[in-house]
This record gives sequence, C-alpha cells and structure tokens, in this order.
Amino acid sequence: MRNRAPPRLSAWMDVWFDVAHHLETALKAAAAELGWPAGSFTPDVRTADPRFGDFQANGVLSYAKASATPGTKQNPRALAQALMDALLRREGAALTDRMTVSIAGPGFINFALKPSFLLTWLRTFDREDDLRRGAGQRLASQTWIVDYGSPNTAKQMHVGHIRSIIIGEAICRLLEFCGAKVVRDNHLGDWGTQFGKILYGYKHHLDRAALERDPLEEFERLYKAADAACKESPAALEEARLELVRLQNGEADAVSLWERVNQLSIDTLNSIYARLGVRYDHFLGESFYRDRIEAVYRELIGAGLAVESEGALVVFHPEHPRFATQPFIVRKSDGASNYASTDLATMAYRVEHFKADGVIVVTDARQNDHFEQLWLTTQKWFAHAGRRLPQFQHVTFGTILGEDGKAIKTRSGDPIRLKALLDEAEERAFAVVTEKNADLPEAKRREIARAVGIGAVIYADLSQNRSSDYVFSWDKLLSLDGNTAPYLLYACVRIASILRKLEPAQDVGAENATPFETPEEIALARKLVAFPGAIDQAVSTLRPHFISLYLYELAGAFSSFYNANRVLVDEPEVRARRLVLCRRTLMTLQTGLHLLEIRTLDQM
RNA sequence: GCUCCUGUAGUUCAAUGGAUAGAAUGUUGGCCUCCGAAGCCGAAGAUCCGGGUUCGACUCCCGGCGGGAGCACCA
Repeated sequence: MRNRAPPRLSAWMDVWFDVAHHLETALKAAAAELGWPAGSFTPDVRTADPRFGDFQANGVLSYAKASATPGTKQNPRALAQALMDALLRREGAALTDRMTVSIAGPGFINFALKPSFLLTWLRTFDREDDLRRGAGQRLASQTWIVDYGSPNTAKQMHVGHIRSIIIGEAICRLLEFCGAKVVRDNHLGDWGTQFGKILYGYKHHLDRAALERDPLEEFERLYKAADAACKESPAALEEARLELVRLQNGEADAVSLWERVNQLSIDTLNSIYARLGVRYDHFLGESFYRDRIEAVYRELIGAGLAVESEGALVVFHPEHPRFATQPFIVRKSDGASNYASTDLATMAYRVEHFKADGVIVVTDARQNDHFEQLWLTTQKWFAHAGRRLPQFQHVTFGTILGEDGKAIKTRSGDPIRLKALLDEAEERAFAVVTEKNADLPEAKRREIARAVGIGAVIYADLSQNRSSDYVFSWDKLLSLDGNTAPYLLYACVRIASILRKLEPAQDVGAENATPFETPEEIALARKLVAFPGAIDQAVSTLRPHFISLYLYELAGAFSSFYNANRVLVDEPEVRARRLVLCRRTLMTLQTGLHLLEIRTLDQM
C-alpha cells in the first residue's frame, strides 16, 4: 500500500500499539505516586462499552473496599478523582492530546480516544507486519509445542476429528502472531490396542481383493470386524492383546504390516490437512516414544510414584479426591504400554528435545481425567528427577451435534467422514456462488467455493466458545447472514471492489486525511483500534472465538459505514480518510481471518 | 454413587465480578437513478429454580432440577 506512513521506529513506539496496556502501566505509576500499595490496587483496564468510551479502568472500585480500615469508609469516586488527577499530572498533554478522561458512576475512569489520535494510530499501524510486531512482544523467545489433530492411524478421519485440528491450528497461529516459536506436532495414535485388533483381523478376516482395491478401506473394515469379534469373544480379545504385545516386541510380520498401515494413513491424512491449511512440523506418534518408555517406568518407580496394582503398574495421587483411588495406569498387566506411558515419555521429550516453555494438547473434553492425571504425575516426576517443568494447557472442546441435538452422524448411524464433509461444503458453496454470480468462469467459481465452503466449516467451529457443544447446520454456516465466514468474506470483497474502482489520481495519500467526523467513521476507527484487545483476550484464554467475535463486529461496523458514507467522494481529504478506513479494515479482516485459517478473496 | 462440562429471546450463539445482558435467525416496518442488497436502518422478544457473598452477579459459593461426558488395563 503506497499510503503507508514512514516506518520510523520512534514514531511507532510513540503511538502505543496497545492503548489499554499503556493505560494500565500509566495508572499503576500514578497509583504508586499516591502511595497505593501495588498489592491491593490493579487498574483493571478493559475495552469499554462504546457509549462510555474506548477503555475503562474499574480497579478503583475494588481498591476502595480493600483499602478501607475498620470504621472508615473510602469514597470510590473521590479515589477515582485522585487517581485521575495524578495520572493527568504525570502524563500531561501526551495523554490529553490523545483522549479525554472522565469519571462516571460509582468510580469508573473512562478513556475516550480523540478522532485525531484514531487517525494517527491507523496511519501508523497499517500493515499486517505492524500488527504482528505490536502483538509479538507478548510471547517473544518462547517455544510452544502444540499437539493437535492426533487421530488414530488405520482409520479415516470423521467429523469428530475436526475440532482438534481447527482449534489447534488457530491456537498455533495465534501464538505465532504473539511472537512464540511454535512446533506443530501430530501425536498419532499409532501404537495402541487398535493395532492388535487390525493384526487379529488381518489373520482372520482378510479379503485380499478388497485390500488391492482400497487398502485403507479394507484395514478399516478389518478393524471393525476384529473389534466386533473382541466384544463377543474373550478369546478373540485375548488374541488381539497378544498381537499388540508381539508388535511392541518387534516381531517382523507385525511390524511390517503396521508400517504399511501407517504410511497409507499418513498420506490420506495429509490430503485432508492440506485442504484445511494445516502443515505439521512433526508426526511424532506414540510409536516414536517406544524406546523411551522403559526409562519412564524406571524413574517413576525410583521416585516411588508408580506401584503394582492388580498386575498393572499404576500411579495414585493420595491428595486428590478421585485419583487417590482411580489409578493412572502406565503399564498394563500384560506388559504392554498404553497412552499414559507414551504421553509421559512425550512430556519429557518435548522439554528435552524442543526446549519447550509450554505444551498445549488439544483434545475433546472426555480426556479431562487422563490429562489431569498426566499432569499431576508429570509434576511430581519432574520435581523428583530434577527435570525442568514446562507450562501445560489441556485445551478441550465439546461435541459437534446434529440438528436433532445428538452427536452428529449419518442417517445410517455411522460417523460422517471428514473428507465427505469438506466435499459437501465445497459443493454447497459452489451452488451458492453460481446462483449469485453466474457470469464468473467456472474455474473461478470453484476456487471461490473452496475458500467459502471450507472457510464456512472452519468458521462455524471457531466462532463459538470451544467448551460448549455446538449444533452443526449447513443452512446456518453457509447462510451468508449473521456471524458466518461468507459475511466476513463479503466485507473483504466489497472493500477490494472499492479499491479496484479507485483511480490513481484519486488516491491522494493518507497524509492528506482529516480526522474522522461522521458517527460511522468514528465507530469503525474505534473498532479498528480495539484489535489488540481481541488478540489479548483470545491468547490469554486460548479461545479463538474472541477473534471471530471481533471480526464480526468489525465487519458490521464497516458495513454500516459503507452504507452511510460514500468513499469515493470529490473532497480529497474526506476521500483520503475514508480510504484509510477501508484499507485498514481490509488488512485487519485479512489478518484476523488468516489467524482463523480462512483464505480471503477479492471477488465472490 | 463420585467427578467434570453445560443450561441466556421460539431457535442458534455472545457477554475477562461492572454501567440499560449483546448478535443472528425467525416474526415485522423501512432503504438500491448511489463504491457489490450475500448489504443497511428500525420494532417486539431471554439469564433453569432457591438461597448466599458483593457497592455491583449470566459470571463466584451452597442446594436442587435438566442435558452431555468420564470413572482398571481404549485413546
């Protein structure tokens, strides 16, 4: 964009990328000057309801109570006044040139940015790199391992797998945006009981012709047949268990079949990941850790954490209400390892090899107990072994429901294949694009349908709080109205369209822009300046829906502005400032949508 | 039985202990001689129940009720 302000670092530092953060710091200093102890006062700055300003500091209210001594009462409004006076004294024109400060209600301090500052801010941070640099200080120099996706091999992915992939990838992008080095690891389930069953199925139920035709399909059928057999017959179950032990002991025939299944699986998985815009750095599945498990057993036993119980090696946590008696089984009574064993080895490897500062595992909420036990065990183990303890977050999510409110399934009751879901999304989007824009060439419509269809599926997931279940509805996610990917993409397209119509001679440059005047201009500018707050909320909670919510509100502010204020007007200075808004809105929408794995368009 | 998640307009979702609980959809009234109407502006409509903490509770605590899930060798 040719209208960019000169990239002087000093100017950049001067403008305060994250205004809320700056106010927080300034208010702390002012409070210190008044002698308010840092322990009992925090400014508590947050984005405000637009009616009251851009930011509000609520900390005085709780401080008034905390600082009251018996028999004395602190008047929060008077305290707010004192704090505001101190703030204005310290900051002077640097503050008052940029915003108006006022006290309201019982003791809120409100900050309303002035139009001239809004303009300066928008002219200063006008490229994605500027946003990235502003946000990138938060996690600078930290390494985070994100373990997501992580399906079992030997089965095709179904809808149940999509949330981990989508949420995990969004978290990766968010952490990178905030400056972290991110390692994307697909912790494949490639070493578990299902292989015992496949080996059993291969011996008893193999259809060689089917294996030639579609190997993965046949392996999946074998697994199902064996699984059914194991449910009916204890002898079959026992045989499948022994097959797993044979595999884990390195028997050649078992290993070679296992390798074949895995290679086939990974190829299929990758084709899905590519469609979703996901590229893993590693596929370190459970099997990768098989030579590290003995050491885990040794250290756990050495630390006195693991004990024999009912023939298995388990860890109890006596201080915990449930895990005092509910065991964490690290080695099965038949000697085989399980996912507790591999997950413990994985935790150690991530710290040793990747020097992880933090580890994030993204799975559905049903695995809560497992990861709670894993983390309890890890903390004690690492402390005993003198290992460095990383941060750990188990990021969970709810179930995808069908429109009947039950877990989503096909009519016949089988899980919906992920590939089929994505295909249908593209087909449905293609039909809509064709209906709305029949004159575009088919190749173009296909391309748009890919972005819109896949984007709609991704956005439907990321636009809601991950911890709840959500109802999957084609009509809703592709409806193009409301908080959907198509609505946001449409906003991008309209801006791109204006910029296409803009003639070079009309493009007089952002330096000629006058401060915003109309209510719609001001509302849009304020929303743009609120971007750092949305990033902050999303990353501090690892909840991407805060980004989505922000983008939806931004697109809404733009649409209102677009409808009420013509951009390509005759007055050069009005045109210039509206172009600043258009360009910044487009850039912010693109930045945010890319964080959410959605490809943007300039036509749809 | 114990534990975790979850109950917000008819429906699908928001709301870091803050000001008058926001949207969308559906219902309904307007707006294209104007940069893409896949849009914009307006109306009506909700915190499961009962206690408690707080200056202030959808949010925190206790007790119910409803939905989902986990609890010894699946992951």
